[in-house]
Amino acid sequence: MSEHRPDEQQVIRRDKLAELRRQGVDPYPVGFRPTHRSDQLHATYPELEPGSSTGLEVSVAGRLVGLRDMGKLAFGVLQDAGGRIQLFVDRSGLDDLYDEFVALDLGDVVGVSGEVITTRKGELSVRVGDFQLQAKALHPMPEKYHGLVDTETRYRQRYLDLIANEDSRRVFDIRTGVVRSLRATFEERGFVEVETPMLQIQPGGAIAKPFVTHHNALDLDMYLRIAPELYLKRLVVGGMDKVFELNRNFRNEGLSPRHNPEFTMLESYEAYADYEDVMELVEEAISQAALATVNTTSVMYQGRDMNLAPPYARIDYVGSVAEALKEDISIETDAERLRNIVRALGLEIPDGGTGKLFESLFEELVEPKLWDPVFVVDMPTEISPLARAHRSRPGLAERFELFMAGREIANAFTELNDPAEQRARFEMQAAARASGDDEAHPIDEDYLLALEYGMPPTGGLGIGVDRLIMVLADVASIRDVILFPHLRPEGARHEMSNEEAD
RNA sequence: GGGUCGCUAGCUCAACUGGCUAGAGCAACCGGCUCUUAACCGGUAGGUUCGGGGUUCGAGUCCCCGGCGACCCA
Repeated sequence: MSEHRPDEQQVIRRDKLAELRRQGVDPYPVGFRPTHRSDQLHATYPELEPGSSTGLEVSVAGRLVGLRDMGKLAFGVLQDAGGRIQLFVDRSGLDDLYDEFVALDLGDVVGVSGEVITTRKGELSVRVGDFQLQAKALHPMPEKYHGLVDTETRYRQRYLDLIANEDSRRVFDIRTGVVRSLRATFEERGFVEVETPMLQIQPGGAIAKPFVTHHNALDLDMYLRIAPELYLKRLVVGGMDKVFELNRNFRNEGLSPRHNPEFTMLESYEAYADYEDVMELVEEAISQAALATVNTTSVMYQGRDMNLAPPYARIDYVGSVAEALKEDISIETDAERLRNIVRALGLEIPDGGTGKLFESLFEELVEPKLWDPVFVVDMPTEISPLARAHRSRPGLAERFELFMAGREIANAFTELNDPAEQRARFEMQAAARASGDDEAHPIDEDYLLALEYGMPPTGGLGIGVDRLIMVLADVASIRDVILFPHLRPEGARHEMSNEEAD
């Protein structure tokens, strides 16, 4: 866009760049070494008297985001990775350097050396003794007071969002902190982090549509993984008793404020644990992530208090539906009676049995009302093809989902490790698939073979990391916690019209 | 996929029910100012009003097609 339509401001800046080069100034030099970051200076001198001199000579580097020229005195604002620091420039003793400094454009990256002082008004500043342009900015920065508001530009040119909007930097700091905290929690508990295939011959481990790609040398269609689950459990078979993976999954579904086609999931598997143990693990992982990033377990999400301190409440999956309906129903209830209830609510009747029907009812009646973290436990086996049957409740699986703010944040179960039963479950899924359910889980013979070698009883877990970050950062859209969320390409129209022209 | 809303200067926003040369702040340019911090003061320049078509004496505004985004629904 800008290449073939430079606006006036770009022309002026390109001319300035040419002029600098003509004067022998390298607008993109190397070698400047900052000694301090702005936040270190603020931390070192939290309360200096106005008009102080520290005698400390420092070098700082960053983007010039403010410049107030008073003729013989100028103030700049430098923004670096630690925040902002004022630059104080006094013409006396500088002369040419002063003129060069005030000729800088907002957005230019500069390195500055000088003494740390406070101004008469008490603002901590670096008194510019020398400076060097580090990189010339050829485009004007977003508006300095309102920042960058346009959502589309914020996502497409995230760097501008990060430069202009402190809140965006805050959100991604939280993201970094959550990921670091999650790793720490699992590592402290003796889990080892592994990486399993993202390119898979057969996608599995979740109920979702995959992306298809193609391996040229093998002339083979492959799939981007929808979950790492089946590979991680192969590792448990192999004797890696505690494993986790924290990385991207890909699901070929629509874009929404809660869905991005690639998203980050943490999955863990622990041998000789069951879903009760996993609940405790989840409570620690989430509460620790909150403490590590927002320093509290009492958070505010979208204007409403939320308590992340363990232990989290538990409700029964089927029982919560019965309670919401005030009907005497259970997993044993006749499917036709449940269909009538679903129909009476005006909902679409799902294919399948009581499990699918409860799933519809739960999503409609219970899910939206959940706010504080709550474990919803013992889900129907029909909708849990990889989970072990409950040890004492027929028709149900030892599985839970954790909900926060009406959204599923985690999904976990005691893993099904009986290869014969797993085969039977896969075959039921295959039957559903044959009758039109294209999201049903395919049969994975290679995984069954692994189970036949014997997988210890195992507690497995998946945490939707982006959604957890949304809660802790208090943002409403998943796009605000993903640095580069997927958008339609801007040029789509042109490419299509070109193809049509051919 | 459907519905609603939006797209105006580099950025943030105006422009009534269709009516004068599409305005303002920031940014930019020229000038002034030795303690500013959304600095201030004077002046100047900057527009494919998302794209295309239509209605009209006249379209940023109304209609149709398309693009992109946000939200809601599926």
